[in-house]
Parts: sequence; structure tokens; C-alpha cells
Amino acid sequence: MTSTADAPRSPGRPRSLRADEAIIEATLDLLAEGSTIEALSIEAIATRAGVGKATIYRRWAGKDALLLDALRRLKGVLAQPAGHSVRDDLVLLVGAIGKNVDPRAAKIMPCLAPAVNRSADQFQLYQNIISPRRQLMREVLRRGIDEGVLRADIDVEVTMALLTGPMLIQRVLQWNPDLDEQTLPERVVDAVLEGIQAR
Amino acid sequence: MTSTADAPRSPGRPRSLRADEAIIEATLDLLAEGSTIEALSIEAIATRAGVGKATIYRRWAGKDALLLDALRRLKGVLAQPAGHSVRDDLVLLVGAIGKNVDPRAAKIMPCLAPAVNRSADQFQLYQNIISPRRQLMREVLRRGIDEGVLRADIDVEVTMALLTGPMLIQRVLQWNPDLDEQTLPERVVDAVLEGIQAR
DNA sequence: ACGTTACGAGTCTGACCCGTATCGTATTTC
DNA sequence: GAAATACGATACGGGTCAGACTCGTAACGT
Repeated sequence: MTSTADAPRSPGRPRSLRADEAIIEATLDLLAEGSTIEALSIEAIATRAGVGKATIYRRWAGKDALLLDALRRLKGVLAQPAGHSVRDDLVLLVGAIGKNVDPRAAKIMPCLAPAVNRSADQFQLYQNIISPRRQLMREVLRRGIDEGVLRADIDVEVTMALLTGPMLIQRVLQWNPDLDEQTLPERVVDAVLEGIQAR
Repeated sequence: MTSTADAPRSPGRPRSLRADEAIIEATLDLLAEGSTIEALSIEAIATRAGVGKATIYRRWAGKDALLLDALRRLKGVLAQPAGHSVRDDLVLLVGAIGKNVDPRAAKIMPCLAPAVNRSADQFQLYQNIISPRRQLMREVLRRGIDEGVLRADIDVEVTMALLTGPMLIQRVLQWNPDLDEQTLPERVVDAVLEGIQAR
């Protein structure tokens, strides 16, 4: 959506790539600093980026379009499971939940929760981001079943929720301040693997 | 914070209880209809409640104070586990997650996620609401350990996250649209009890 | 009856914001 | 060098909102 020029040749001054960058960065910075999505104003972004408002409107139709591009920048690379031990792969994937390359992401993510449930567009964007990660975990679980490490009768989708949920509520909602986030992935995976029932 | 009169005796016209009620209800209605917390204006609340703005400012210092009172109203009664089967009690508690007496609660809850992480006050309010529920689940788990139904070496806090997380991400974030919310509590509890590992 | 306080409705000032337009200037192609 | 397009800055009309204020009225105590 941005101005990546594959246009044949345009006369006149070309758009500044630095302005593109500055606008996106300013948007993410402001969000990470505590501004909520709707409190975020184009004016504030322009000021922060050292850019005129017109420069923003020349590139994006409005706040939504800009946010879409800005948030796209946030989604980190997918974790790549090693493929040896199912248990270790799951620990890796669970540990990667809510952990993006950009440190600002952690602050921004909780803000998206409301938007996600109120706008179909944003819900779609959200699903686009998480569904490849779900797929990754799904494959590891299937592999575990094939290898006989996991029971064949488990519900894969429920199991994914089982693994993802605890990590997500902790990282996004700070559900239980006393839980140690560092060791949580390991403990979650092991607990789900072994169950809690006496036997 | 409201005007519940335990003041000795005040001269003049007493505050209208109906106004209190109408204001709170209007606030919750507007939130449930899709307004976000910060898009919510005192003016809109006053209009909706059929009340003058001054009547609101007479009772609350500002939007935050009003919201605090309004949201307090939302938190439903605690589910009361029967105390017979640990498994059934857990299903009950897990099923009660995010299910409040007020149907508006489901729509409003996701909006709180961002607020919770940005304001210490609201984080405290949030913890106040969920910590008694956590305690309830903790007791059931401890009972299970005492009765020998659950393993003695489980980490109770992690186990609670295990049970709560999947339900919460589903109800609040609609994490996986394909998961059936009705049967989820049962399936989560059983999966956590039995584990997914082949044996 | 009278003072006190609350009521709904409305007004007013000062913010802030959106999205557009218009400056003078800078950078590119032809 | 001329036309075209970009730039940052700023001004604009139109809008919403917070809070404090003012009405005339209503409900309470003494």
C-alpha cells in the first residue's frame, strides 16, 4: 500500500522514503507509549514524525489504513521448530506467543483486543496474523500423534487452546502477576503433556 | 462512592436514586452497544440516561470514577462449586469464566484489556474482580490433591492458568472461531486432567 | 412558609481533532 | 530552465467534548 515505486517513471519530486519510515515509527512509538488506538491522532503522529499532515494523507486514506500498515510491521518472524523433540518444539512455540521482534509489540498488543471484536476488518487482520502460528503448532501436534508421542484421540484444536491460552492471558492480560513468565512455557507444556490427574 | 446516604440528615431535596440507576445503566448500555471506553462521553451518558450533565458531575469526579462504579455493577455472583466431584467443580468454574449475570458483560470485557495494563488503578480493580474467582479454583484444586484425585506435585498456580487461559482467550479474544464454546469447559478440564501424552 | 438542595435542560469557553487547502521551498524528469 | 510533484508548515471550517455555569422547577426538612 505504501509508495514502493514500481510506477513506470513519474515526473516531479519522488516521495521521501524517510518520511514513510518516520510516520510508521512515530505511530508505533505513540502506541507503545500508552496511547490507545482511537486516542491516536493524525496530528500527533505528524508532529512526532516531524512531518506535515498532508504528507500522511498523501499516502494513506486515513487512520485505519495507516494503522494497518504500521501493525503489519510489528508481526515478527515465525518461530521455526527444530523438528526433533515434540516437547521442545512445543516449548519453543508456546514461548514465542506474544513475543515479537519489536519490543513495542508487547505494549501494543493488548490494545488490539477491543478492536478485534468490534470490527470485522480488524478481526480478519488479527486472524491473518495468528493463523499461520496456529498452523505451525497444529503440525507439531500432528507429528506427535504420528510418532506415537501423543495420544491419537486428542482434540488438536482444544489442545492448541490449552497450550496457547495460559501464555496469552499472562502476556497480554497479566492474569496472575505472581506467575513467572520465563519458565511458564516449559511448565505449561509439561503439565499439558502429563496431565494433572493422579494415576 | 455513590450517594448511598448514611449521612446523618441532610436538608434539601435528596438525590434521586433513579438518577443513579439510570446513569449507571446508560453507561453499561452504551459500552455494550460498542462504544469504547474512551469514546464514551459524559454528554452521551447524560442524554441516554435522560439526565443533566450536572447530575453526573454532582456524583462522580469524572468519567473514570463513574466507570469504576459502573463496572463494579457488572461483576456477577461467584459460581458456587458443589463440592462433590473435583472434575465437575472445575467444569463449573471454567464454564463460569467470562460468563457474568449481566449479558452486557461479555461485550464490555474485551474493552478492559488495554486499560488494565496502562493504569495501576484499573489493574487493581481487575485483580479485585478475578482474585476471588482464582481463590475458588485454588481451593478446588487443593481439595483434589488432598483427596488424592490430583497429583500432589502439580503447580496449583500453573494449573489454574491452564484451566483459565483457553476459556478466556476464547471468550474475550475469540481466539479460534471454530472452537465450540459450549462444550469447551468440559473438554478443557478433561484434557488437563488426563494429559495428552501417550502412555 | 421558607431555606436548602437536587433536578433536567441548556449555555458557554477552551480544548482538541479531522480533512482540505494553500503557502514558499526542494527535488526530480524532460 | 520549465513543468511536475514532493516537502514542512500553517490556516481553515466543521465537529465533538469537558466542565463550569445558569435557568426555572421539584422535593425535602423545620
